[in-house]
Amino acid sequence: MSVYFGTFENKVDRKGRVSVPAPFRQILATSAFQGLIAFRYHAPNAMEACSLEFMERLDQSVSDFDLFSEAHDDLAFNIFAESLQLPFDGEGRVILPAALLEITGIKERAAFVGKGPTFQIWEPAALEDRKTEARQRAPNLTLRLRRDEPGGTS
Amino acid sequence: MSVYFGTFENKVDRKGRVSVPAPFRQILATSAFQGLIAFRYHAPNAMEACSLEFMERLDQSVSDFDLFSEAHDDLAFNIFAESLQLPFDGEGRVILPAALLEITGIKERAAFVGKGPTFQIWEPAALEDRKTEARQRAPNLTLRLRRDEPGGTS
DNA sequence: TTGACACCCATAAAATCCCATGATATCCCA
DNA sequence: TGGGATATCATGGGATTTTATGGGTGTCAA
Repeated sequence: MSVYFGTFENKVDRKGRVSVPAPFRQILATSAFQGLIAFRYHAPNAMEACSLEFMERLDQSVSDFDLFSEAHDDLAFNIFAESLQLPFDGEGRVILPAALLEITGIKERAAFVGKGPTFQIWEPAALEDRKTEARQRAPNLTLRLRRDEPGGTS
Repeated sequence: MSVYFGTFENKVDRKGRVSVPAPFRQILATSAFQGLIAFRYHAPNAMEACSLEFMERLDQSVSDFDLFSEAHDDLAFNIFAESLQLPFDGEGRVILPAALLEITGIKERAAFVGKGPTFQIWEPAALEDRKTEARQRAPNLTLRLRRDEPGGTS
């Protein structure tokens, strides 16, 4: 069981801590590092999150690009240079560093959204906007799914 | 046997629990995760349900797209972000989260309807309307069915 | 000496476990 | 084949645990 599902919204307390949703914690519990890695990717105002092990897999994929190529350089900057290692406290919370707050715009509440092999951390209102956007493009996407899953769901 | 059949209507108790119909549970019992995954699909006021493994198959289809590509991102948002992981209790019940109640309009009773590889969860009256609609379109559908099942069992 | 942070404990709400019940359905054996 | 014995199922509710959240305290380092 290693797929991140669903959306959870939790409060950021005055110390800057948030509970990572229990289902996500259970997946991360199998990792050697008790915590999560947050990094920036396509979304301009969200951070991607995963286990340390997934990060290592990403590293290997990145290495498939020629070292010192522009693509490699860009990927390395995007993924590794600004990544954050956030350890759990005893209750499964993490402290959201200033850099993460700034990127996401998170103030009072943080939304965690499962995306399969990873999940993301958003400011709740911004996430809603993104979801609406994704939903509007849904019709094309479901067509592709049907092709991939002939015994599909309809 | 892995095909979901028939319609079952069960009560939602005051804790928000419903029994998943025993025949459906027997199919889900082969899954590693004891419970079901509910997600939104075409029907605007129903939720699709399946096993974790079925969901992982979807995940693999998604993974065929480049990780972090726009298409992958949209798919992940539509499929995983809004999906719910509902574990069974010892008696084979699940609690229906607020999000599911809102989407389906379920209050007192929930209807489970088998649809082959998956099943759906409806508010009983809404399901009746949908069935009536389907019945009106039946003549065209039976033609197709005969072609697919020449020596059919009916 | 003042934050920042790890570690500890407290609490209310919610989820989960556990046991009980009546109603069907299924089995089994005379 | 009939009918009592036995399982299964949907449902209910109390007890226990988990979860999200809040806050205190000691430590270490600038």
